[in-house]
Amino acid sequence: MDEITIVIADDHALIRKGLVTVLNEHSDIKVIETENGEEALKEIRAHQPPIAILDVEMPKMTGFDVARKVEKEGLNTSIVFLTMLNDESAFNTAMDIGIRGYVLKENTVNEIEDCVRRVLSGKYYISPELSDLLMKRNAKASSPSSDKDGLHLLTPSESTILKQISQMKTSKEIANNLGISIKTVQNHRNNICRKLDLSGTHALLKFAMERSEQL
Amino acid sequence: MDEITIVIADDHALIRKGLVTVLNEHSDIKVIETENGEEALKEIRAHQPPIAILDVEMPKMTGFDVARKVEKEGLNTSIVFLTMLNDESAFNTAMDIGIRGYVLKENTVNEIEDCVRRVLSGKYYISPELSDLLMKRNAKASSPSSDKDGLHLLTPSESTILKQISQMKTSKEIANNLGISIKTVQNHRNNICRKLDLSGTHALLKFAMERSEQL
DNA sequence: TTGTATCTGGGTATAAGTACCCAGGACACT
DNA sequence: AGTGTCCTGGGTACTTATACCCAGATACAA
Repeated sequence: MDEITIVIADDHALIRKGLVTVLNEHSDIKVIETENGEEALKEIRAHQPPIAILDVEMPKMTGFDVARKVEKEGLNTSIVFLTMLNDESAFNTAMDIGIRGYVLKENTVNEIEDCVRRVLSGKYYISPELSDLLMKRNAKASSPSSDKDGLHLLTPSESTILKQISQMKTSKEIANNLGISIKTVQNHRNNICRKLDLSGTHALLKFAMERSEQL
Repeated sequence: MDEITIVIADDHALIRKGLVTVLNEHSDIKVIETENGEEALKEIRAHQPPIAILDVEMPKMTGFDVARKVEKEGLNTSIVFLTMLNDESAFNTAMDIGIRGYVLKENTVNEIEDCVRRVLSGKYYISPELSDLLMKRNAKASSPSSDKDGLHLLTPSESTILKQISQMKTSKEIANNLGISIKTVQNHRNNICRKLDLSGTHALLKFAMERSEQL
C-alpha cells in the first residue's frame, strides 16, 4: 500500500507527541509535525496530504483559518479538527467550512485511529459528544422553508423555466421542451434574474440549484 | 442518588449478559432484562424507565416496532438502538422515529456507558461510524456515490480545480485563488473533460456539482 | 377604451465555458 | 540522454449565459 502522509498541527508538544505515537503505530503513515497554523498551511500546500489534523486553538493561524484557506484553494486535503472545546457555534462553523472530522481531545487516543480511517475513506467522523449538535443542525437544515426571496413574483412561465434551469438544462433544451424560441427562454431568464436581483456569471443557475427542492 | 432503571432487550443471551455487566458497574443502575420486543414494551409500559436499550433485530416485535409504540403512547422513555447493521435507511427511519441513541454492537463495551450517560442528560449519542449518515441527512438527496468514474486519473491540480468548479466558481475566480492564469485553468478544465469523457454545455459543472460530496 | 401584465420573438454586446491547437520548463524514471 | 507526465501559458473557434434594447399579440381589469 502507498504511504500516507498526514500533517498534524498543535502548539502543545505533548499532544503532538501523543498523536505521532498513535499514528506511527501504522507503518504506512508518515507524519509531518507542525506547531502553528502557518506552518501547517505551508506543509499542506506543499504535500497536499489526504488528511490534516489541526488543533483549533493555535498561534499565528487558528485551525479555522487554515481550514478556510484549504477550502478556498480547493486543496485536496480533508481537515480534521482536534479541540478541547465542545462549543456549538464553533462546531457549526466547522461544518459549514466542510471539515470532515471533529474530535474532542479528551478521547483522542481511542478515537483518532477510527477517525483517520474513516476520513481516509471519504466519510465523516464526529465525536459522539457532538451528536446532539449534529442533530440540531440536522433539524435546522431540514425545516426552514422561509420564502424570503422573491420566488413569488415569478410568472408561471418563469417558474416553469426556472424549474428546468435547476435541472441544468440549457436554454436550447428548455426551448425545445416547451416548443418556443431560444430567444424567448433567454428573455425569461433575464427577467428572472432581474426579479430575483441576481447578477454575475451563472448566478441564476446557482440560485436554481440551491433551491431545486422548493421549485 | 435515585436508582435508575434501564430496560434492555436482546434475543442473544450473551449480549444481554455483557450489557448487564457493563451497566451493573454502576450500583445505582437497575437493569431489567427482556429477550424480545413484546416483553420489552410491557416492561417499558410498566416502569417507564428513562432509558431502554433495544436490539433492532428481535423476534415478536423489532426494536422499531417498540420504539414506534413508545413514541406513539408518549411514554417517558428514551430509546437507544443497539444493532449490528450499519444501514442507512434503517438509521434514517430510527432518526425519524426520534431515537436518542444509536450504537453499533461492534464497539458497545466502550461506548455504552457514554451513551447512557448522555441520553440520561437529554442528549443524543450516535456512534461515530454513523456520522456520515447523519451528515447525509441534512445534505440533500445523496447520489448512489458508486465511485466507478475516472476520478482517480485526475492529477492533483485537476482535482483541485474540479473541487472549485463544484463550488460554482468561475475560471477567473479559480485562477485568482490559485494565482495562475485563466488560460491554465481553462486548459485544466478541458483536460478534465477529456479524462472524464464529458462533452456538451456545462457538462463539467454538472458533473462537479453532482459529485461535490466526493471531492 | 386605456392600461397593465404576460408571452412571444428579434437585435446586440460582453463574459464565460467547451474544444481543439501549440510549446517551454520542471521533474521523475529508465 | 531520452521519455513521459504535469503544470504552465498562449492562440483560435464555437456555444451558451448574462444584460440590455426593442415590438407585436393576447388577455384581463379599471
